[in-house]
Amino acid sequence: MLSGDIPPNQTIYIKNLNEKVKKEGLPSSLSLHPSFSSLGFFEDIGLFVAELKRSLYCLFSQFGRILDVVALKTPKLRGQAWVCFSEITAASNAVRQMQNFPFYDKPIRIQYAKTKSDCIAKAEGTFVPKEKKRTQEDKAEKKRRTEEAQQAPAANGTAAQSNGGTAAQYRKAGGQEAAVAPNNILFVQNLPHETTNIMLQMLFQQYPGFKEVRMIEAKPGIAFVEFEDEDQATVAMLALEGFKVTPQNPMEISYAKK
DNA sequence: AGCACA
Repeated sequence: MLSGDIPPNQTIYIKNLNEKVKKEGLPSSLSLHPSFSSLGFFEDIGLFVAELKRSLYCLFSQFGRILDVVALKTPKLRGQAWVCFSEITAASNAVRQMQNFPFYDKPIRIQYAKTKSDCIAKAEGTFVPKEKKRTQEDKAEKKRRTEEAQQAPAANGTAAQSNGGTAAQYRKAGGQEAAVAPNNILFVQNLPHETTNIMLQMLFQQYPGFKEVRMIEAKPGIAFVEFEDEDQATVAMLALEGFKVTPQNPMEISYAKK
């Protein structure tokens, strides 16, 4: 059966994620390049949960503001993830448009989540911690109904604050928080100031459609990387998002604003 | 296939 039997939810449930993803090894000639070794360039390129979450964040930001990304590596939950949006419409668009999107070589399957995410409940002020959930179930239900009228206005304010905070975890330092449409130009942040144009070329040119790297003298730490088209830019973004130029400098990649 | 919130 299709996912049609699950009612719309702000959170999407993603499955069929590649469970044994390792980031592409870089050409071995790169590791001999003196300018890289000084920066600890090849720290660790395995795809850990944090990187998976960052990749999902990058990929799904185009649909709207993301409040949280949940991914666990436990046997029962690996290969799955949840992406919580601030708007149901964003989730709906993501479910439709990203169905079967090839993500790390596997087509992802997307449905609405079956239940409300904790981050949403917290924003609404209806969150009940795990242990208390069973015993307080019906009690909380009544309480919710009676408080609904008064809580509603306050809950909006809480949600707005919480949105900013959570998004900031993923995209700090004034990056884009709302939807940023896919673009053939990528915006790269959090680079060490010593990063050169050549270094970035060597990283990005391994992906098809690469055109050029642009850096701005007056603005160290960022770069623009242009590809032939959006799809090729997306592949490179997902492959290199979180790549540690130094241990302190995981690359933060998003689509450039148009 | 698998619906959690470390």
